[in-house]
Amino acid sequence: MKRLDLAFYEQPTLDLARSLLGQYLVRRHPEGDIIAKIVETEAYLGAIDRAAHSFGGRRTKRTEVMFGKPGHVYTYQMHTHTLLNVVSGPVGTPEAVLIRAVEPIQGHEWVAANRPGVKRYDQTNGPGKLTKALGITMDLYGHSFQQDPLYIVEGETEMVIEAGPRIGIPNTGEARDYPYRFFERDNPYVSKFR
DNA sequence: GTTGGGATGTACT
DNA sequence: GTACATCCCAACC
Repeated sequence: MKRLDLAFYEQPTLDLARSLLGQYLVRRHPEGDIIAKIVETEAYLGAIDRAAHSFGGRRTKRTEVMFGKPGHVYTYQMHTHTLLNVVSGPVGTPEAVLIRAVEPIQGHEWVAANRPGVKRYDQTNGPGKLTKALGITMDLYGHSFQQDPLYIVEGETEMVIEAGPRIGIPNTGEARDYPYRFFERDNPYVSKFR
């Protein structure tokens, strides 16, 4: 399996959000890797996007990695959960793609171990759920998506993609309705609401 | 040093 | 449908 190269991550953010669908996220695990297909993403267009953490060029310890090179990990904490993003845009342009849902392809036993008592489709059909299922924590903040223990390889490209408004960002003016959410049609691992 | 808020998930009624 | 867990971190003393 071929790891995605830098040129892939250098695409415009909306293109990257679409292109990431179908690719395989690989999480190294001591007893066998977890491989999961990306089936839902959301684009956050940095300085011009009121819904983005980096809106207005806001540069803090939390958003710092978004200002760096594309293809790196932006993790942040949401209440009791960690959310996983792919940094995009050139250096100085704080954009990112949130990974909202994945479909486990390999390593189901380790996914199940990380999500005890949770039924199959509920294991990874949400941004906080998938990070728990794959054992992704704040430790990976700033990590490269081209290296162990978390990287992305070429997966599937033949899929039907739909777009719609992003989830969970009320009170952000017209940015609330931008169709920056992308997902694979009819995939049962896509988070359901709206 | 302290306060408050959030790109969520789960349990409960 | 509502409640709340419990964490990073920004903003302000």
